[in-house]
Amino acid sequence: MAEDSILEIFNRHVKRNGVFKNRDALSPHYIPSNLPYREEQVKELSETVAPILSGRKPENVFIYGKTGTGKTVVTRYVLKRLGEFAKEREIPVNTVYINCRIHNTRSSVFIKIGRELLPDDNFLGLSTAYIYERILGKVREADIRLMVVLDEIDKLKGISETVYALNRANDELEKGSISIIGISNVLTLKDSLDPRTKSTLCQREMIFPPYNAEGLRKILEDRAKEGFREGAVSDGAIALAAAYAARQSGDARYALQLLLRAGDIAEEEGASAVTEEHVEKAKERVEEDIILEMIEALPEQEQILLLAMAKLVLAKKGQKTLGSGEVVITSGEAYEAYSKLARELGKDPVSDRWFREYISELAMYGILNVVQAGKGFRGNTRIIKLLFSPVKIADVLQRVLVA
DNA sequence: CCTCCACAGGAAGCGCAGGAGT
DNA sequence: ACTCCTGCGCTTCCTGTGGAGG
Repeated sequence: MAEDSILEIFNRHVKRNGVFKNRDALSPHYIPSNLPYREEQVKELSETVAPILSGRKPENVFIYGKTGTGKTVVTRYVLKRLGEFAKEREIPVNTVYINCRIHNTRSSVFIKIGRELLPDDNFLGLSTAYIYERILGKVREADIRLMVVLDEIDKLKGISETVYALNRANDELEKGSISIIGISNVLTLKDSLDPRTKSTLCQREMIFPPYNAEGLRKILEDRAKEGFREGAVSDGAIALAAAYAARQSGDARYALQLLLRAGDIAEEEGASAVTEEHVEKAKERVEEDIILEMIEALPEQEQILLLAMAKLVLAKKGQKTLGSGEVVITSGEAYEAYSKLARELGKDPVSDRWFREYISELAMYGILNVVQAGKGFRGNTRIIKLLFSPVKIADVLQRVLVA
């Protein structure tokens, strides 16, 4: 790496004459000031939660729709507005947003609520029942109307117990209330709930349809206005990103990511505006992002396997000073590397038989490629290839597995 | 040509967690 | 609250395959 190229990178960031004005506006966590093509849903959810302002307990809501249909952003938007409204008029409304992928047990949900309501208390190591009582005590004492959002509720272990406990609180409270908003993209979740939980959680239901290309375009236009500098993104680029995302089952998150990455690429190239070409290039990077995200969510053993593979590929590449590229890894070598790494990490490696099952699974996901070795190798030996940059895979997994 | 090797993948069984039934 | 059952992740054991090496 030449000194000059480093300077060039740093300089680009100093100049800050890039295409972005506010890059965060393209992030999936950003809550925009208006939500095109979701006016109906905003209205319906507002109607549902509004009774809280006159002291009545809102119905519980169950929201579902595919990824990138605006479930989370609509919910956060409405609750944000609700909170602001209530604060101005000094109505004791509290909202707690919980992502169940992170807080995936009943106790961790309660701890999260407890922390929100009683920020000075330390809830670690206390029993769930105690935390529950503390929450109830606070709600009663301050006459709080609490709204709990359980996002990705399908990831929550013990949905029934959690929902039941939160809902039961209302019977024990003479003042204050607790309502639940459940969000999921698993369409079959409702059927797998027991009838009691189902009727509690689904007092009201909302379905979010996917966006069409037109809707996606409007979303991107709005966000581009906030996120990019004036004229730094062409109409063609937006239309193309919208079209790709529409094909991706109307996923707005995908559309935004595409535009964000296109912007990154434009800045890297020192371009003054984002073009269709940038979007084209961004597609690959976004797909890579998605794969890396998926790898992060994989079971630990499969992550160890992939990390071992990535390290092996890198080691072999370094060793092979002579060109000819082609790094070949047989399943035997892979298993050896994997079991060694697993032991280093203090984990028991699985048997070679099960290792082969992992390999086929990862091949099915499209992360690995497996082919018959043929000449030069014995019997049915297969050679395994990583389909993605070993550097990036190693990078991500090193971080995940150490923690 | 025969044996060995290095692996693929089927079959059976085991321990465990979670749900159904009582 | 208890047993019973079932599915899942995994190990153990096994047979099959096809080139390597004598």
